[in-house]
Amino acid sequence: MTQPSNSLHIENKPLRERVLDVLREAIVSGEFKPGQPLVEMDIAAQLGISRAPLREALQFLSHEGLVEVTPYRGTVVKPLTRTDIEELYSLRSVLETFALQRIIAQNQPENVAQLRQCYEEMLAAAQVGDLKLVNNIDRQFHDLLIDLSQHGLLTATWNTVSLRVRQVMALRNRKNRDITQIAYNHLPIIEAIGQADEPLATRLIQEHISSSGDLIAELWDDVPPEDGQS
Amino acid sequence: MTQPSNSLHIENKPLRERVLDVLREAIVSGEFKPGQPLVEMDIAAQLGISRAPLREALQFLSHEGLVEVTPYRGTVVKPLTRTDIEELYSLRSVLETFALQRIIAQNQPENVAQLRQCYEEMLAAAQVGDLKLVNNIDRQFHDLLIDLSQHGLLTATWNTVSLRVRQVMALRNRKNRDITQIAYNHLPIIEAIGQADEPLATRLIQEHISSSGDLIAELWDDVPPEDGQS
DNA sequence: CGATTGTCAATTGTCGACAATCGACAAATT
DNA sequence: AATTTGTCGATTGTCGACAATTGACAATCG
Repeated sequence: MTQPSNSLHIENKPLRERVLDVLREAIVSGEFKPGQPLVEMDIAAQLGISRAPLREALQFLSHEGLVEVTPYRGTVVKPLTRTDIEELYSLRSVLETFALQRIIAQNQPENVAQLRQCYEEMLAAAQVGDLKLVNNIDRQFHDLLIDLSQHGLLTATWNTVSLRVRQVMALRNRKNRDITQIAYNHLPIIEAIGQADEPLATRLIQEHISSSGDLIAELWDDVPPEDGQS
Repeated sequence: MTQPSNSLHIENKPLRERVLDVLREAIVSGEFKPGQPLVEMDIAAQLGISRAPLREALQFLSHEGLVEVTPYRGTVVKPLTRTDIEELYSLRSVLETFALQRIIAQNQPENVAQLRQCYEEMLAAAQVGDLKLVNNIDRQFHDLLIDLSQHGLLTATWNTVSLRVRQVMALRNRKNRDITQIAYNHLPIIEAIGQADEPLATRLIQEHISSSGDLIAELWDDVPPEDGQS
């Protein structure tokens, strides 16, 4: 996340990590649907690798909560229940609130500037109507919030939560109302941080997150996509 | 954690999980010191198994933050810096506060009763002077707090944090002051929950945790045990 | 002598093959 | 016919061997 961007560097990650990236992206993007079984032999053949690194990647994914491994039974993409989503967003709210409080405590104008710049980009994208870009920047915004908190363990925890949030957002049928409104919603939070008004910032971020979380959870069909067999 | 305790059940976990338990216990108990390298061949030979399940167990541990895997370089027990400890306890405080708020929101007397019972046992152990037992029950108390919050994702997050807390407690030279005082400290928290006094309970739990965290962090020698090579 | 380059041992990464386990279905027994 | 028992195919779990990569040290060159 804080790559020094040293130019001239070829990727030589172990196979398991590249496999991990591919599978994670497939799940988080919704390409692999919740409940879908992941048969090791098939995937290994499909990727043209052996099962060893694949298995290690699957272990990783199970720790990230994206898949469920049942010994001797197999691996499936973890089903997403409504309760899961509620838990996801409630914990997310807690983590972001914590990050926000730390940022305010640091009281560094540079931080606010970064957040504000992120906001500007989001607004610009919204005004052009680029929904996908808005969502990406929105994600960047919240990642940045965590990153600025300077808390490694929080960041690590956030990363696993964030993945599943992405998955949820990829799977729901986007009820995207006013796109620019999405961007506008972030401004008060930034301002509250800038004024070091912790109670206000806390209230705003919690409303911001839980409102979107509730919206998604309410509309969630449990067990929505019976996989294409039946 | 919520085992139905069906009698008559032989353990048939995959090898990797048994290995995982063994290694985790070794690290968390302080038997494996931070920074200590974990050479796959050696450990596999020592356990009389092949490297495949061992590697999968090591992957697990790296996700739990107990070891650090560097590709092609090897695995070491993750060093514990003072910053790590501060982060650990601050996040712990956040998580427990969240759990506590949820418990209060549930408003079920049964929960308070369970906590109180846990407290009674701790007090009894303290009065007998059984430090080890007090620590175990203390851990149970905080696990129970999380468990009662009825939040699966929180519980999962807690478990990884909790492991490292155990590790820290195993590694420090116990400055155990008044043992009974440790037990007494928990009572006000329980009472605050019983009276649904959220602000008070929140304040108490945060003081409870951060005080012990600060105490440990202050006394922490960074890079303490140069392994016996020099 | 300092810096660069080549070589090597140690360790991890990957593979293919074999063993163990599970659920489901068939067969047998009452 | 219902229940138990046996068998089977599919899939995961484990193993041992081989390939790839790293850092350290030695050899070479200026």
